[in-house]
Amino acid sequence: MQDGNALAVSADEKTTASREKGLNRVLEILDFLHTTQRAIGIGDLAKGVNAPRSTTYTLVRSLVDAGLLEMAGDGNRVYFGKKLYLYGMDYVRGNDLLRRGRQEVDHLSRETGETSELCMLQSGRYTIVHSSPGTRPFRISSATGLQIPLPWTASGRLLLAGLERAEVEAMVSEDDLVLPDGRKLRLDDFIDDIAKAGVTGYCVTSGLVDAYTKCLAVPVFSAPGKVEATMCLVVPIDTSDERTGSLIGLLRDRAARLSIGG
Amino acid sequence: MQDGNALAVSADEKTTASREKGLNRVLEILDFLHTTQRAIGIGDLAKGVNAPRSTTYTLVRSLVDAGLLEMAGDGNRVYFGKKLYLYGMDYVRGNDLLRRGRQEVDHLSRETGETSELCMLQSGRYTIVHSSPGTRPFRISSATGLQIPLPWTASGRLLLAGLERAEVEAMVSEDDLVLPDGRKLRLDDFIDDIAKAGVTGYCVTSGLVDAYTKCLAVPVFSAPGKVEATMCLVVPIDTSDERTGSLIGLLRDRAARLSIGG
DNA sequence: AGCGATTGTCTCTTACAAGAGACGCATGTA
DNA sequence: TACATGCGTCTCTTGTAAGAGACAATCGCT
Repeated sequence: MQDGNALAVSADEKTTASREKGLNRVLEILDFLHTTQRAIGIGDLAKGVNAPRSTTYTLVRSLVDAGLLEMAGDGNRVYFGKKLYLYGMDYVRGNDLLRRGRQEVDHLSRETGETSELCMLQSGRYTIVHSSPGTRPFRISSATGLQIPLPWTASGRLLLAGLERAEVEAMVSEDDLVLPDGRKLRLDDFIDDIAKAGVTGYCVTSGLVDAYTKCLAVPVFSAPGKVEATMCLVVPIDTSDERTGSLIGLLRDRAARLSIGG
Repeated sequence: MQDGNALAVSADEKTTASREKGLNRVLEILDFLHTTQRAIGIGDLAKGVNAPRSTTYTLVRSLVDAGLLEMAGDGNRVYFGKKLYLYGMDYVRGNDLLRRGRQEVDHLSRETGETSELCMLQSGRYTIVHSSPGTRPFRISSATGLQIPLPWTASGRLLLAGLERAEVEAMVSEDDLVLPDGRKLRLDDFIDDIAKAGVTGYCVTSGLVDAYTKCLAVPVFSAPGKVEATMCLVVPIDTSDERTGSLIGLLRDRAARLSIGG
């Protein structure tokens, strides 16, 4: 195989051409359901993950039998099953940080009235692990489990603190640097932001994902220097500097409680 | 011992003798982690699910890469990963009954001070899907996701309402009829209980799982006649009939809210 | 040091699962 | 009625993943 020709490589990031391992198919199925966020017919599922129909039927049957998936009400659609819920709860139980982080986030949003979130890296992607909506009439919704490009967020800048430049580059694609409104961030600026955020111990971004909000984030440490998660507040972009400052203070206080040897 | 030829067969109800499909191995791994409820070394995991070491290593690697499992802190143990948590949250979001049931259970335990639980059938087994501890000093602990033989519980009697005798027999093994203290229930009695519970619309069991508690359960319907879940309260066995009655009234009221066309 | 147990990686073989595709049965719609 | 489309099941072939086992590295124990 010659690596000289970039064409062949770029054409197929998704070459499920030949025989694919069953387990991989399953992982694709789960990811696909996670993105659709709703029950889906098996035929469509097969199309969605680009797998043969017969294979998909067999795999889905296994998964349904195992309880990882369930047939949805009408009868021929599938979605996540109870067992995944149970495993998820096991994860929470075994994970102090997540358990306490969830509580802290809920508490924080009640206390401040702002939307509050707990964020983590999930296989190299920024993920909202838990969020609690604020009490504002126009609320900024952002679903749990949503995956957003790292450069779009304040948390992203904190989560990458301490990484080598090469590692950051590996995690951030060209597309990730393009904001929803079309503006393009420079990679160097992003890396500078990461360094700055690492020093100051918090990060604020304004009007990145949308024009109406800013995002205040602080790191949560699992070991000295190791950023395991971030807590953040999503507030209206016209929030006064004074209030912004006091909110950041509050955040840092709460994050410190969660951190281990921060 | 019996005659020689039965030896080979009777020895292993778990004949993972020959080649096993990778997906099945994975499902066993997940189930195993669910029962251990803690991170475990890969070697031990291989022993635990009775799989070859080399296979286990490859599978675990896939699962860790996919985020379904995570390496635990020390480095060579694995447990459930973030992705399973996210999938679990997806399940909750897509499942009105569970979402509202959880709230109701939390509310109920705060209101009554008793331990409250939401239970469902999970691939033919009784499962505590969510539980909220009461405020009593000696609290009856029962972990979420715990699987208990159906005949041991009040909920079990309600969940099987409307099933044919044969179906019930298929779901209940001989062992399931033996209580923790060694007493043995008669299958016929259990089936009678199920019928009775179906008619009265609630079920109370006393001193079945242990000698100190009784369990009050009511059905939650997903369609007329179809029991999807149960809500139950675990109370001290000496709770007065009067209080028991009023608690059941409360339960029925709340379960009715959850039910659809019950 | 010596010894046994465990851990992570690697190679090679062959049993078997992934996949192509046909089939019958429901739909819908001209 | 004929035709198209989608569903669920089944059969057969072959590419390949599960597994046996060897290997070096590391740990714990005397």
